[in-house]
Amino acid sequence: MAATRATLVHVASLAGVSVASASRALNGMVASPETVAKVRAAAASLGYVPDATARSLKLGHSLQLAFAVDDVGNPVYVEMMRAIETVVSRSGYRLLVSSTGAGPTDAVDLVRSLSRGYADGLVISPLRVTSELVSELQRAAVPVVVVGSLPAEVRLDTVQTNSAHGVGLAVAHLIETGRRRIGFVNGPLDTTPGSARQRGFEGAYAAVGLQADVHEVQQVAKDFTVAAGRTAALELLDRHRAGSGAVMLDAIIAANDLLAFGVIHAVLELGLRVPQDVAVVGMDDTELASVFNPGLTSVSLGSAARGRHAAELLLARLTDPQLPASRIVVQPRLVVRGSTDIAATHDGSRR
Amino acid sequence: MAATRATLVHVASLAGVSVASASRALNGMVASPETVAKVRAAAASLGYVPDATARSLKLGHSLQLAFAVDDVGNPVYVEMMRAIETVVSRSGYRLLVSSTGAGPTDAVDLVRSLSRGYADGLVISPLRVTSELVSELQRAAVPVVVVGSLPAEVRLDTVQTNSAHGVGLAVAHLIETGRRRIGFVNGPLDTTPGSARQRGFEGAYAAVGLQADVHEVQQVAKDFTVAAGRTAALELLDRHRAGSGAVMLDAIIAANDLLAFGVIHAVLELGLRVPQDVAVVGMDDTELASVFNPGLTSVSLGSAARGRHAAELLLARLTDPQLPASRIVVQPRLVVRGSTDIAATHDGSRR
DNA sequence: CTGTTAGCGCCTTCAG
DNA sequence: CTGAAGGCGCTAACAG
Repeated sequence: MAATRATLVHVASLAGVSVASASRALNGMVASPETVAKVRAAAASLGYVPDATARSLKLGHSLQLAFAVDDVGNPVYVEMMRAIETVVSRSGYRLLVSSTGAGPTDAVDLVRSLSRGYADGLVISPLRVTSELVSELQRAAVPVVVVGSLPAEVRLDTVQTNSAHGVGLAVAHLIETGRRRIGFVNGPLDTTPGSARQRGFEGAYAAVGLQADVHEVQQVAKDFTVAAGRTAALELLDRHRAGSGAVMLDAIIAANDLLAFGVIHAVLELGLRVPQDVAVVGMDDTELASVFNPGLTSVSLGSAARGRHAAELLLARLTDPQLPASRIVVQPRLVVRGSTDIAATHDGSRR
Repeated sequence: MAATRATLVHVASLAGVSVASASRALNGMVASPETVAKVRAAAASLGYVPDATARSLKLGHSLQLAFAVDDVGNPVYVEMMRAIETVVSRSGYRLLVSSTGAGPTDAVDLVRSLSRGYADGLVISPLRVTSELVSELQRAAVPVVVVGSLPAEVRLDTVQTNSAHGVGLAVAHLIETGRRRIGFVNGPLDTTPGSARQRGFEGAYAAVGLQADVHEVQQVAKDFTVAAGRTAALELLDRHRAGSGAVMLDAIIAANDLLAFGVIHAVLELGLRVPQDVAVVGMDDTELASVFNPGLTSVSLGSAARGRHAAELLLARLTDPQLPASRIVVQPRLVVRGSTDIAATHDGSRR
């Protein structure tokens, strides 16, 4: 219908007032009741929608915040996003989510364009932290909070978790429950989580004094997805098949829950049982972990808590840009379910 | 560093040229090599980032498109989003995702603010279609494509699926495999998918001439989540317990995969087997369906295809606003896995 | 090739 | 309480 979108000028002229009065009437500033009525009527009949671009150019802010993530397909980011949304919406901000897909150039690109005008602030959780990305984040025209690790010298608000320690919790749990031949399916090593978890695994492996060559029991998946987890697990298990010289694994730790689901699938495909033949531990403790069959033992990295902290940090900096950069660390926590403990199947509710 | 963000005027004056030249140099328009060099250097030393707001106010477009969903937590929307992203990024657009369900942000509200300035176009997949939303969509200042059903008289580009027929496929499959006491766990009936699937279920139920009262075998979950599916299934199965007068169910159809995962969880909790005691069918055929244990038989509603079509429709309308409104229908397709067919467990059914 | 000028649509002093 | 005018930062005509 509206062949040409109506502007405030049109509304004002149709209402027979000046644009200033129209603006005031629409925004609830001082104006006589009859002016308000006329302007409202004119706006309605024209289907007037204020131009957000012009508005924020004038006002200097957009009341929008952005959350940039490499893979929205990962439930962990959904949980984080929900937490962020909850916090920022309380302060009147709208949250925009932007998936940068893969590739560090995309993230840089995104930060550059998003960081001036479209959003008043940014929470970013990058899989890969390149020096280019870091310098882009530092020069961003709006406040940025990073969820994840950054080089120590970078002075930016960050929220992180100790995922290396998280892997340690998983190893300790498996050792306690009698496993000794523990494999590890990781995500790409050039990602921040991938490298941290590798450090954690190798550290824990050495600490408990396991026999096998630590490199023999690791397998790197091509990304952090279910399909990649399945493929990696099949390769890893194949290397450890009876008769291949290496010992069969009795447990596998996956770098996140999606990989773990793929791992379980692979184990079952091979006709092995979980947890009796191979125990499996995931990381992130996403919602599906408790519903999967068997329930997935997982290391919670507090994704909701990290999201909440990140949002609060961003809001704080928005109100006071002079604040010193802060770093919040959320500690991991192990949640035991059926994939490592047969008695825990179905949360013990089986009768 | 940049206490006060640099603007083009600053860059120009530092480079000793006019703002026009600075703009041209930065945007790759005609300019002498030395001007380009001076401007580039000035911009770099000032950490200049162009203001996207001003830019799009001037240009009249933002090169951004938006995708609005009620629940990003649902994997079906993630698949849709990926498909949309793939298409629009090829045309140089960036995709912004906005979740309207998580917070108090209303879909109407979102459309209003997003539809003018922040994005050049919008793909929306609303769970509930109110008349207010429809009129808002019609008056939106930018092209809108709706994924889902709309009142017939509304002239808007839409992409939909025949989910009622999809439920029919599920019922037919269960009948074929010998089930006769089929239950249905639906989502809220005031949602578009909920009402369509209910129609589909009742129609199919009548068509195959099942005995029981169709209302007796239905249960409405409070939303489309795993937890709600579990709760609803427990209630439904409780009503059909041996000795309660009603017959025990031998199959349950869930209105989407998340509900189905909850249903399976509930069935197993009760000590029943899937599919031997109770077969379960989901809808959407999300990625996790093939990995779940047992594999989830699911009705594919072509979410990726719908996303792709929606994006293409939007791009087409962007280049030619005069196009007549089109309606694309994607047909459902049944994918059989272990949750209804014991022989299909862990076979090659994963794509 | 470069500088000057005129807005994009809106909000907000500043007079009346 | 209202109208006129200036300008947010940028780009696209126009002259030079």
